Amino acid sequence: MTGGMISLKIRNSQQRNLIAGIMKDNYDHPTADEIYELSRIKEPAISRGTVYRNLNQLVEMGEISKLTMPVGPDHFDCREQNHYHFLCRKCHKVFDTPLEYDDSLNVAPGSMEGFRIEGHRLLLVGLCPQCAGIEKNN
Amino acid sequence: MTGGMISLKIRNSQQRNLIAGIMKDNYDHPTADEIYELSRIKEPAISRGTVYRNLNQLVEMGEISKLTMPVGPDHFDCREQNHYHFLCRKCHKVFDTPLEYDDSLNVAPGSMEGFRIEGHRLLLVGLCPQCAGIEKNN
DNA sequence: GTAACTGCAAACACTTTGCGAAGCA
DNA sequence: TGCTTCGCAAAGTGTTTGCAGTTAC
Repeated sequence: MTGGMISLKIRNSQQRNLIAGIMKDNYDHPTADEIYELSRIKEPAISRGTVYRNLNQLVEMGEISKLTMPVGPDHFDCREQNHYHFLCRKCHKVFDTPLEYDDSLNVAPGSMEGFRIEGHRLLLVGLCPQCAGIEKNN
Repeated sequence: MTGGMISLKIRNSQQRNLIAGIMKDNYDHPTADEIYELSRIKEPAISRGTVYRNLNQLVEMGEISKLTMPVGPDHFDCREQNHYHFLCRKCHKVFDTPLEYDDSLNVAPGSMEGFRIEGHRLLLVGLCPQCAGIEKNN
């Protein structure tokens, strides 16, 4: 469940290139299953296992990042740089926020000596414009 | 997956009282399974389904809150008030942080008009003192 | 009395993994 | 050739749910 310390040699792979390409163009924070469906367009024989394996590999390589949500499956992001996200609690879509990344959160606050903080995750939760509009009319 | 709009009448229940009691004394952010084991001490016949059902009910009642982690099962918290948490990426323990809750994150920033922000989650990730010490010696 | 709640077990959603075959270096 | 990656299918993990019986009010 934690990363291992033995790192294998990474080979070129048609499937990983495809997935990396899909992620590079994609700002929609797709789920593994959505990426699976997108890759099947060009590579109909690709398997879910391969998609999951390659997504995890790309995360470890630092090319993409994995976003865990309080509901539903993980989403993936072609992170150019650290930033924060918004989750619509109704349609479960994920959006980028314009909030600036706060480096000061990565240093241990006063009473937390001994803790080594390596990063942080901030997620805004609420209703996207579309769902907020729909909800108004109920 | 989202909450419904029909709210049923809530009855008293031995099992829910037990779970609520366990949570009130507990500042360890236990997982559902840990709560299940704790409740079996006093109520050996309790079932996992009942524990999950009651935890979700207590969350909906606002008595506890559910913490989703980037790894492993959800944790539960007897939230006196909003606060933030730290996750050790090695032992997966969850700790309270002394950071102040930032209300300003609950208003839509500049370019997010139309979004209705209802709350936010902030999680620090890193190594707890114990795991940081262990890691040093490797 | 009736509707919420229970224990049980099966189902569910999402993800990982073991295997033998295929492909990259 | 040797080790990585593949597709497939089965297994794993965490959680929800249908059902028949029980309990609260």
